[in-house]
Amino acid sequence: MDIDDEDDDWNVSAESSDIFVMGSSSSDPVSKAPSSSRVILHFDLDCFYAQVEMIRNPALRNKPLGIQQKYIIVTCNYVARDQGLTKLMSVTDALEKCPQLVLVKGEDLTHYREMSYKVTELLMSYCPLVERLGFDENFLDVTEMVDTKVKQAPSTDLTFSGHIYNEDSFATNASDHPRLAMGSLIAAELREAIKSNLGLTSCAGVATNKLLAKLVSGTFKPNQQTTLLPESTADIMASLSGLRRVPGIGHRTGQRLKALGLHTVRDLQCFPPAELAKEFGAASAQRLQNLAQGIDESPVTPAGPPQSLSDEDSFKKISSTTEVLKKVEELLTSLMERMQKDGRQPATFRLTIRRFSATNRYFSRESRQCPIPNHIGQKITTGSCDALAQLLSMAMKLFQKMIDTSTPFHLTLINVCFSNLQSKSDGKGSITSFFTQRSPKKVISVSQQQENLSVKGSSICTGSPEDCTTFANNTLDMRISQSTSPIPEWTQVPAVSNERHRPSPPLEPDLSHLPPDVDPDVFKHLPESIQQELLSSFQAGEHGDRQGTSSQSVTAIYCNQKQTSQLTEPPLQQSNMGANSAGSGNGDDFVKETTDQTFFSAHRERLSMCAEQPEGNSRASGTECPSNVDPMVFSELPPELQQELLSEWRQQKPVLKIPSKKLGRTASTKDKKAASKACQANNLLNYFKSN
DNA sequence: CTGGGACGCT
DNA sequence: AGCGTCC
Repeated sequence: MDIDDEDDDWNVSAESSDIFVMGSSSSDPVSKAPSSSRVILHFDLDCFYAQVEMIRNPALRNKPLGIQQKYIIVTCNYVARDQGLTKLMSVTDALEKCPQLVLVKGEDLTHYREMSYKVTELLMSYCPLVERLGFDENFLDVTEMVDTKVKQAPSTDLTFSGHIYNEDSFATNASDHPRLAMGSLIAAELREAIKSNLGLTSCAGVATNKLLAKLVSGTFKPNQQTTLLPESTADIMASLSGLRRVPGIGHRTGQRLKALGLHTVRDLQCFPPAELAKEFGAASAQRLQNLAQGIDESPVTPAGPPQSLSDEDSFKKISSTTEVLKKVEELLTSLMERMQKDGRQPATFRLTIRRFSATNRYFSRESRQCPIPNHIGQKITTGSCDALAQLLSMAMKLFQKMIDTSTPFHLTLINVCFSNLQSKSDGKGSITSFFTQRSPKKVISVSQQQENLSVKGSSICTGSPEDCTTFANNTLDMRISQSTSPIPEWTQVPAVSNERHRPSPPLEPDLSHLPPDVDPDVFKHLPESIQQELLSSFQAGEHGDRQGTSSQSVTAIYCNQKQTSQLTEPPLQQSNMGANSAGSGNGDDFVKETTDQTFFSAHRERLSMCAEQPEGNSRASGTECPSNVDPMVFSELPPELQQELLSEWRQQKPVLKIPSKKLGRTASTKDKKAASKACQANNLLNYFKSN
């Protein structure tokens, strides 16, 4: 009953501030002047990953297509859905239902992320109040725009675009809901803009809050839109099959509600608030019952740049320090590149793991984080080459806080994350500093789109210069004018950081006791305990103690050229046509050398040069360092870890001489995958080759 | 044979 | 730091 206490963050932001509505002063704390309701749009891209892949390879358009991450089809196109495929279906089941299914790997999110931000950016060019939800959904608060347009247009001209929820059950007249009608026209315009500019179809929902807009957007799919009139609110809430279908009620909350005997939306609506509060607390209880009634006052929070960047991988089993080191380096390499493109400087680093647990399927993750010293953070931003080794050292310290490496462990996931991101322009990272003027070009220039979207010579090419003009001059005239359009820094092509200073080469420590292919410069930066572990396990390995093949994948990645090429397939020959787009603009000598190599070997060379070491081959180096570990990385490691690495390296070395069939198969597969993944970070075009 | 993120709350 | 939520 007494739903409105004073917890009204109600008329925050755009709605009441400087609009003409009611002319009520926002400083008036008492007047609850029920200003006209908001108009919220929700956009949902159709089978987003699949659409991106079909743009990248139009030949996939008419085939059943599934996007595969590990063993799961995360999404599929509508050709595949016609054959009974659904989201989050196992690959096995999917192929059973649809043997002709074409699978594209989707574990690398680069292309999806880029396209996702293009969509958000496009929407923001019309209306600044855009909130992202995942990669394929956006909320817009178009209240202000709607009120402006409605004032201008004679209401008799107004008509709805798209569907109206429960349209048949009553006579609808646009003049009864001019603002929602206008919202539907804006939604249609924006969907068309997304289609012609980016080649993506989408659904949209139009309603008075985020919850309802999201719920209604999915009622007609794909490529359609629906408006929910306020009088249908109860209907759409009642139509939900269960409480889990209410956005905001997730797995865990759903379970707790079920434990209270609540299954349907109506159950929750009718449940005594006091009882509910005993379970969830007053605030959450209130929120839940509001949701059940379709009430959601949460504001559309403008999308900023991401507050963190992370990279993770899941796997069956990782149980050795060496594998951890290798995996973390792999993840960090990719993450640092993204961080560099972003331009901001991370102040916090976090390592997250997931332990294998037979009992608990809903495994929890554990993490440890630490501040990133400023000088290291700067190295990340400038792409300096020894940042990796130092971050790796930090990562292994954090790792040891969670895992006792002297006893067996079994990890199934590793995640690395940069957060606390500081803008370069001002250290405080204020929001305003994030929006800068862009080039005199269109917000999204057609040429730029074609550049980004036409891969393998096939452009979606639905956007023509006329399209842009059309948008700018569209009848609704919604688009923010070019000259004043604020474009977030994070959507811009990163400026080439013209750092011409090569970091001073680290001093060479006495590392004669190290495994042959571990980079001393890396090793010496690692926590001492890790160094010890590596060294000790190295020694253990020398005594002939061999323990399986845990380090094979490490070898596969690092021993690119000489050693392992006899055992595994030759390293992938990647033609890095446009290699090194970032950071190579000034023709630095040592960067130029990387143009025709796989990323890892290139990267390795850079590291080696920084350390002023002879080039890559493990044997060439005077210091012992496992051939499966970058020497510079190795040198930064703590002695413990160095010892363990040495040990494992020693153990696996004899194994390599006797290639098991497993090695022959898996290693080459992993090799390809790793090389491909590494390369694609350097050159997006390479991604296609592996498919 | 359950992915890879990102966010908010506590 | 952990949990929950969304996609």
